[in-house]
Amino acid sequence: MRVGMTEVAAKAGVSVTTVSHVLSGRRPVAEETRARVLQVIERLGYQPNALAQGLRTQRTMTVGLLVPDLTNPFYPMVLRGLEDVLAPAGYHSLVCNTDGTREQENDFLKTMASRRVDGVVIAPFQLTRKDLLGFAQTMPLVRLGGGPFDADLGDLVRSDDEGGMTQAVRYLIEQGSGRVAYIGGAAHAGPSDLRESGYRRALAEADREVDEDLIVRGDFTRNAGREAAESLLARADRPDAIACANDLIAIGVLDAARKLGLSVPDELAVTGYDDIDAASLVHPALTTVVNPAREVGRACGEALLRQLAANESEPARELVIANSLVRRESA
Amino acid sequence: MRVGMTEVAAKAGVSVTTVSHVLSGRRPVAEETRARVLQVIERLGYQPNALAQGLRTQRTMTVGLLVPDLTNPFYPMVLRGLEDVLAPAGYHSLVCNTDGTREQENDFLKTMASRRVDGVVIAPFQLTRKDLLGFAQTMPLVRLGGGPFDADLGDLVRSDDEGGMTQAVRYLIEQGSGRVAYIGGAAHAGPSDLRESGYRRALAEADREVDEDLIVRGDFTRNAGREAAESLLARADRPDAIACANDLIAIGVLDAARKLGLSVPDELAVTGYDDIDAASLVHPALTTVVNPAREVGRACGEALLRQLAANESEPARELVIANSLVRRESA
DNA sequence: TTGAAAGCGGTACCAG
DNA sequence: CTGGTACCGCTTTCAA
Repeated sequence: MRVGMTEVAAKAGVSVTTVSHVLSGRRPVAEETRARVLQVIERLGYQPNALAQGLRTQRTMTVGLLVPDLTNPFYPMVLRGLEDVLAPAGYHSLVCNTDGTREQENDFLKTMASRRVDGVVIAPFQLTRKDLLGFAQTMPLVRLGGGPFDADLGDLVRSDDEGGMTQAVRYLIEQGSGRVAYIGGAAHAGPSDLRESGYRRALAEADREVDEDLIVRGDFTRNAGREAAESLLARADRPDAIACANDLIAIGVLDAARKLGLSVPDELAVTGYDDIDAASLVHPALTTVVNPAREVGRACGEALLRQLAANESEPARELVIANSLVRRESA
Repeated sequence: MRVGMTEVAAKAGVSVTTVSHVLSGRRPVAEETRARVLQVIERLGYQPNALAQGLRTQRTMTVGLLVPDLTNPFYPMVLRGLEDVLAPAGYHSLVCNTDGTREQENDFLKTMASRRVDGVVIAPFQLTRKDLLGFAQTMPLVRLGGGPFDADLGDLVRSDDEGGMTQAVRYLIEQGSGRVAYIGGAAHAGPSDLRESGYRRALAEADREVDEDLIVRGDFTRNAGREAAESLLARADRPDAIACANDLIAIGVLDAARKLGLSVPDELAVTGYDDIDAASLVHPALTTVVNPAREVGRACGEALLRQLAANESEPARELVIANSLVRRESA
C-alpha cells in the first residue's frame, strides 16, 4: 500500500505535525530534523495525498475548463494559454468536452462543484443565464466568448470578431478591390452576426453602400463556401474580392476559383477567418484573421487568478482580445 | 458556505448514515425517508464532496492522460476515444501537456500519484524504463505508442505504423508506379524507423530491390518535404511516386511538383501519413494513411478498465491498432 | 523547536 | 429500517 504521513513520522521519529511543517515550510524546523524527515520521505517515496490536503484546506489548486469539443483546435490552444498563467501559480486543470450540449454542460459544472475545483472557465453554448447563475455564486467563473456580458455571471473573455472582420475587409478595399462580397455562416450561429457586422462596418467606413446581393449565408463548411462562391461568381457584375466568415468557407471559394480558372489573388482576392492549420497549407495560402486562442486562454487564466486572489468578490469584467490580420497569398 | 451531509441529515431529521445510503443505494431506505432526504438535498443544492469520498474509498474515479501536446490534433482524438469508454463507467480524465520533456513527464506523473488517480495513460517521450517502473507498480498504467513492449510497464497500445506504410506503398505499386521513392523523418525519431521499414517491406513483397538513393531523410516538415522532392525530381531517372512519412512532407512534395509543373497524380503520385485536417483540404487532396486516434483512445480506455476491474494485476498486453489507407486525389 | 488533537466530509462496520 | 462512530490523510490551532 501507499505510505502516509504517519509512517514517515514514525520512521523519522517525529510527529506528523513536524513532517507536515517540513513539507509546507510554514514554521521553522531544526535543520537536523528536517534533513532526517526529508531523507525518510525520499526513501519511502512518500507522496502527499492531495485529496486529504484539499479536504482539509478547502483548496484543490485545480480549475476546470469546459469546452464544447477539444477536437476543435481553438480550444487546445486556449488550454495552453490558461496553463501558461495558471501553472506557475501551482494550478492544474481539469478539461471536459461538453459537446455543446446543455445536459453535459450542466453535468460537468456539477462535477466541478463536487470536486471542489477552485474555479472554472466555461465556453457555454446552451446554458441559460439561470443555469450559470447558481454556479457563479459558489465559485469563480469565467465565461469564454459566449453571449452578452452579464456582471452576475462572472468575467467574460471574448475575441473581437467584429473588429477582426473589419480589418480584413478594410485590407481588401485598400488593395483596390472594387466589389467586396461576403460569405457568412448561418445567421445568429456562433460568431456569425459579429463577423457580418464587421464587414458592414468596413464598407461604411469606406463610404460604400452594402449590396445585399453580395452577402451570402450558408454554413461554416467548405462546400457551402464553394457553392456560395459559384453563385457569386456567376453574376454579370461579379465581385473581385470575397471576405469569408471562416477558413473552411474560404477554401471552398478557392475551389470555385480554380474550377473557373480565376487566378487568386489577381482576379479574385479571398480572405478567411480563424487561421486554422490548413490556412497556411493550401495553395494559395490564405490571408486570414487570427483568433489568438492562446491570448484568450491567458486572459481567462488571469481573470481567474484575480478572482482567486481577491478576498472579496471582485466586480466582473469583460475582456475583449483583438484579432489580427495575417497577410499571405490569397489577398 | 457549502452544505455538507451533516446539514442535510439534520434538516431531514435522519442520520448521516441514512443520507449516505439514499445517495449510494447500498442499502434499502424506507421510501418515505428517501423522498424526504432527496427533497432536502434538492432544496439545499447539496453536492457530495468528491475529495472526502475519494479519501475514504480510495477511489477517485479519475484517470490521468499525459500527452506531449494537446495542440497536436492526434491527442484530442485519443482523449475522445478514452472518454468514449471511460465516461460510461463513471470516470473523468485529467489531461496534462508534458511538452515531451522528461521533467514534465515525471512531474505530472507525480501529481497524478498525489491526486490518487485510479490509473493513467501516458504517451512517454523521454521517460526511461526506470522512471516508469516506479509508477507502474503503484497504479494501473497504459503506455501509448512509445518504445518497445515491456510487461513490467503495463499495457502498451500503439498503431501499426509499419503496416500502414506498407499499405500505402503497396497501393502505389498496384497503381503502376515504376519507381517509388520515400521521404522520411530523421532516423529513430518518433515513428520514423517503423514507417521506413514499412516502405521496405512493401518493396520486398513486390520483389523490387530498394534503391537507397530513392530514400531521403529530413525532418517532418513541409520545407524538408519540398527540398527532398526537388532533389529527387531533379534526377535523370526520377521517381514517378513518392511515399512520405507524414502529411506535411507530402504537402511539401506537392509544392515541388507544382513548381516543376508536374501533374499529380498522373506524372507523380504522392502519399502522406496521418491524415491531418489539411490533408483533405489541399489540392489535390492527399491520399494518406489514417492513424485511427479515437480507436487508439478507446483501446487505452479498455485496457485501463480491464486493469481497474481486476482484483489481481492482470498480465500486461500489447495492443496494435491497424492503420488504413484513405484514397483521395494525390495517388 | 516540537507534539497532541480536533476536524475537513464522507463511508462502512457494528449495533439495535 | 436506521444510528453511532471510527477512520481515510492531512492541516492547524493550542500547549509545552
